[in-house]
Amino acid sequence: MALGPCPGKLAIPAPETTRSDHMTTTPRLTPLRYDPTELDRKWQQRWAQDNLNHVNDDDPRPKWFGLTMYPYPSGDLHVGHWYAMAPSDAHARFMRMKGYNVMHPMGFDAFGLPAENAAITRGIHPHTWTMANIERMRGQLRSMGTIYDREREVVTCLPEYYRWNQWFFLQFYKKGLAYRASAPVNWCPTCQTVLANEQVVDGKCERTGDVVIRRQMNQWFFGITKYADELLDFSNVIEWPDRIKLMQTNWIGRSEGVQISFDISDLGLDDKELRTFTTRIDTIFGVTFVVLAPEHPLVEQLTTPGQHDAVHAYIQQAGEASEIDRLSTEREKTGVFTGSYAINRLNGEKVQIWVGDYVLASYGTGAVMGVPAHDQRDFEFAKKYDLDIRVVVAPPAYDGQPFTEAYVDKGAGSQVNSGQFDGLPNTDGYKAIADHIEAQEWGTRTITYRMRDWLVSRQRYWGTPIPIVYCEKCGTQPVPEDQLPVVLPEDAEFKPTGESPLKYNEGFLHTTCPNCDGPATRETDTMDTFVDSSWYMYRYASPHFDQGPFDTAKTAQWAPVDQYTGGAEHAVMHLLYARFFTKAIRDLGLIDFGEPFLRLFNQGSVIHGGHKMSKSRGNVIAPDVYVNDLGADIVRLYLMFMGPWEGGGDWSDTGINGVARWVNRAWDLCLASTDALPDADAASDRDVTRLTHQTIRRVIQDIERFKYNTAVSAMMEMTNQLAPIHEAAKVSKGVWRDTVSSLLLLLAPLAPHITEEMWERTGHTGSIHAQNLPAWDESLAAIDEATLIIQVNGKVRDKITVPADITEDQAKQTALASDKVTPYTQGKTIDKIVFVPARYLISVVVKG
RNA sequence: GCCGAAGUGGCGGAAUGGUAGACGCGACGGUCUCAAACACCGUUGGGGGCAACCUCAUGCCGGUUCGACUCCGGCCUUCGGCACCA
Repeated sequence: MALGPCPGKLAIPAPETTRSDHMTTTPRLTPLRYDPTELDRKWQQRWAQDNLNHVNDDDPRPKWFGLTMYPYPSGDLHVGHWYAMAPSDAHARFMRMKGYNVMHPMGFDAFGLPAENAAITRGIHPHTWTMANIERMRGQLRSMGTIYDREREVVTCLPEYYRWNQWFFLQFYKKGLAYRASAPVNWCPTCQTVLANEQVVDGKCERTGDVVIRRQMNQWFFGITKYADELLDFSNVIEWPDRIKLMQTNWIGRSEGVQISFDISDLGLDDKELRTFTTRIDTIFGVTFVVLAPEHPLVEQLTTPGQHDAVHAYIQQAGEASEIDRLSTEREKTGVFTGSYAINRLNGEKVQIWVGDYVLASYGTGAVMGVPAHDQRDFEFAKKYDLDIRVVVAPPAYDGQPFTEAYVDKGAGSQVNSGQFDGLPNTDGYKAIADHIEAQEWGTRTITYRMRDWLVSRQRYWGTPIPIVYCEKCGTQPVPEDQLPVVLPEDAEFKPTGESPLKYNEGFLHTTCPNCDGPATRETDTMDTFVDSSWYMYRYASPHFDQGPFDTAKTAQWAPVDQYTGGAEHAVMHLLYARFFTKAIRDLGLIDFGEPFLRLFNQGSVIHGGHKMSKSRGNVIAPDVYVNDLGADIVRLYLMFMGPWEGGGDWSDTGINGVARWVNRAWDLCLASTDALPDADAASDRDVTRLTHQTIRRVIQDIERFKYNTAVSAMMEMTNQLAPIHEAAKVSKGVWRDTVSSLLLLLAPLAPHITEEMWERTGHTGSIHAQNLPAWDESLAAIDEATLIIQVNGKVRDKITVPADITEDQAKQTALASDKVTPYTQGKTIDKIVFVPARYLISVVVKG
């Protein structure tokens, strides 16, 4: 899972034209009061020495498992990674200071396409390339000052990890949850190889420019649709964004309908009927044709000799269109007649069987009944090919005229031209027709999902080998568990076509059958990397366990994940696969819960120069130069201050200076001498205390909601107000010490290094990160004066300072007495007066 | 195309249906300096007014409400995903 932009494309040089105004040279950065490099180094070393970030399983405090999506080791940690990791690190630190035993680990999603591309273009072995990248990124992760416990790192391309992918595969296989079936792949005829979607540009091979065709291959699937209904149920998560739940719900796409068969027995084929799925069985009498997907298994047999050439040409053409294009409602609906007919059993009519690419083989039965009067796609299709359009659901007050578009409303119309069902209201018609069909055994009510089973086969090298052996005698044989892992061979020849070296690795390919000991060949496909990321969270509890995928006792102690954060681009696939895996693992008896992530938060992405950062655009910001000059804390703080984490933010070289200036001011203020301050009873003590408690409240509430930007603002406002008070010595020593301590504690999760330094310099012992957050006291945070806002007909007319405990009557009297208000009320009738106590707002409504 | 989001000053953004523009950047004016940098002080949405203040303004068009950036309906634009990038 790449966090942020890590394009896996073969290196494409950045077009010169896009390197424009936003490509600044070395930015001018604010000089700091301290040496950030030295300070970062000092504390990172100290924390390592003291093992401050070691996570202890036996810690008596309540556990908190905070997880950030692990990155793909693309080579360098860039600002996009920091944007994902720094705020989540701050949250984990925040939870630790709230009294939890926090596990906030990090690992690497180390299998994937870019490593193979590096092998092809640069001749580096994927393993070498990946491990070197991981080593470099480990150092960069340390430079952020994160609390990752390095003993808990997970690296998915190591056999100690991926053998458990294989183990899961075998368990799924035993349960029938892993199975082999035919599915299309992108095929480049020139390269003679399978292409990833990413390698297909405008329907052409990225490398050769040849038109990519879809080709059927036998591939492995996981039966995620068996869990479709449970995946629609979000009642066991605590806090997930509604939009993610909605996207997953729509992705799963449950629809209730009827599977209805058309009679093709007079054609003399093995299949006597043609099955279709419809959600509108009430329109069955309006069927004037049937359309099959070009990939439908019966197309070949149904095509008459006279139509053979036309159908074949059409299928070839359809093989070049992408699924997104085929589903477009704007695209012209095309098709070709097979020459055969099917019988609609409800009225005995013969209807033409067509092939059309707006029907997908992967949805429903791969065949649809064409009801042009009541489905817009069918309507367009019928218009184009001059097929009958028969109204069977009359809209209310229907005048009998031909439709100019399909009438698709459900429920309002009534059945016509529908035999014995004529005159029934549409909804009753649906029930009656469905009952009739079930009674006649022509079809059944059924549920179809848009979601398909998970295709896990990849025709690639750099992935987990699928633990299956093919024996001529015994057929498909799972590799016995005691022979795991099936190790990815290191000797591999990478051809410039991108073809998987596994197919030609004799030592890997040839093996013996685990059943009969005869000669056999291994499956050479590897697994989708989403398999790795579907259960990695459970591995962190026991990352080096070798008796199973994880130590079930440890996982029971830590899992499920309390807070998961990562990019919204994973809203559906990764998160759905991980939910499926969790339920499947639960059914294997390894865990006793069904949801992997109790709370979910998706951050936005960092924009620079108006675009998401990407290597190909040439607008990537390397954090290293900023870290060197300003230190990790200021980069962390700026990323959090830039904008709401959820919405992403716009990187600005000057903007980071604003945070640097504030850190300078805060540094001066917190370390300023207190000699000139009175010992007690200073004029502003109450104000300072109130400000402190208000700020504690704001910051804690903001961080709980991941609103780091306003949390930082609140602390900026606090120092802005404190500076003149300290300058004028209007605060006493004790109150000042408390306020500085509170500020440092609040800032510590966000800026761990400088707060640790200031904590030490202000005379505290022990790490600031081992402290608890300050608590606020509502009575100390309370105001004693408020501004009463007075509106007349919704427009603000006056603002008056009043005591905080003003009553409603007093507020109303004050409002009506205001000489800014009377001109608007004079000679008019006061309709009503609204008082909003929480807002100190009076709204006077006048008439006339 | 489908699914999901987002549009507020010159810029990043703030605002449980209740003072629109907090906080910060930039810009302008000033202090300090031989000069600059740093720092500090002040101004900074548009229009009108000497001023008090008035008025317009949260992508566009409508609606609900005493009151709408916020809720509802319809558009426009941008972004994320669409099953083999991760």
